[in-house]
Amino acid sequence: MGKEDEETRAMQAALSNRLFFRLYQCANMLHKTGTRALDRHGITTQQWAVLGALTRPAFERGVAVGDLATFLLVSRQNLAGLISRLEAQGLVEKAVDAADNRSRLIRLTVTGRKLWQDDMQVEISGFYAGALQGFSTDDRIHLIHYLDKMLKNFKALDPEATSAEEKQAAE
Amino acid sequence: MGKEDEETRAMQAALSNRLFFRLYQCANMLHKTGTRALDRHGITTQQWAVLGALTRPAFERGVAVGDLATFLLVSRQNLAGLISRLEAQGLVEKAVDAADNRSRLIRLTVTGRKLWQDDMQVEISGFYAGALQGFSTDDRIHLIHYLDKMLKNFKALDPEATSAEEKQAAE
DNA sequence: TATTGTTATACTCTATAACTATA
DNA sequence: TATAGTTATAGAGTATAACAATA
Repeated sequence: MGKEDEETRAMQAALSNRLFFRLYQCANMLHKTGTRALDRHGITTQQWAVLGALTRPAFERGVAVGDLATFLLVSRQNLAGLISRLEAQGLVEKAVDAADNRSRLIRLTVTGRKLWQDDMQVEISGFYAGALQGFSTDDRIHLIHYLDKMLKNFKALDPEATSAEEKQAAE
Repeated sequence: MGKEDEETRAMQAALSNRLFFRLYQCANMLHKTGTRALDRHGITTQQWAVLGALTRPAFERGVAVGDLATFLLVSRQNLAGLISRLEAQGLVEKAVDAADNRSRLIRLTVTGRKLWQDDMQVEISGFYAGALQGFSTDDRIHLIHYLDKMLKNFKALDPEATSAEEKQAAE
């Protein structure tokens, strides 16, 4: 192989290194500043994600623990812990699925919905505005596109992360 | 205010929500698949970041704990824990700074450098290649640019995260 | 037997505060 | 007094394995 190939490879490696280090730093800061922004509501960033997922139209009438775990990219076991903490705060509730007695459907309580829609939105939109300062609508769309693309790659590296429907679609 | 303004604002909010949810998911997957990739070396993703930082030319001859914490966007206290775990594994070492007896300079041991350069690179470059499949060089540069920009915004939200030099430069 | 969800355990990481030792 | 670093503590999150109930 030529000298130029080696140089290109080394440059690509340095670039990847830098990219993932930036991603690591963003993850740290998302956790850090997000935690601070949500602190007065006693909510963590993981709990923010759970609450946000439960406001999705598709999940509004209740979503099974396993499906929610797949959607959030968290394991079922760890989601059980997250849910019980939110349940203790009266923000979510569980109900047995009539169609399958093994399954539990999770959904927001009235308190949980109010917290998300009314109380938390001040901090959340303030946080979004601060973190995305200087980003045009096109910038946001492009960034989402990149993250989406990386996410698909990540899922390919972790077979368990793919839902049954996605697996079927991929065949 | 007009109806269109409201619609635009609602769209922007939905877009931001989606963006940060994707970022949250990527952070989860970076931790999950990264942990798995580094597992056979007994290294976590946080420890990966520490080791990687210590290979930087500027830090090669030793970096103070506080400066390393600022660079990694981790608190001094938590970095102390990370360092002691790496020290216990014989991967990093501490030395008193001759110029200031309060300061401790951290650097890689020979074992640590070997682990990073020789042993871990197989898993790391494999992980990079997998997670960035389909990303052109331009894509990578653009994504880094976006993450950099967001990082600066995050730092503005968290004054403690800015180093003394950066503060001075901003004046 | 396979699947849904839970519990148990051990460890890492984080946030906060209080502390030691230098400057 | 201020700074560099450490220690202490409590809590959240994670990985892994084992378990109960149901299909």
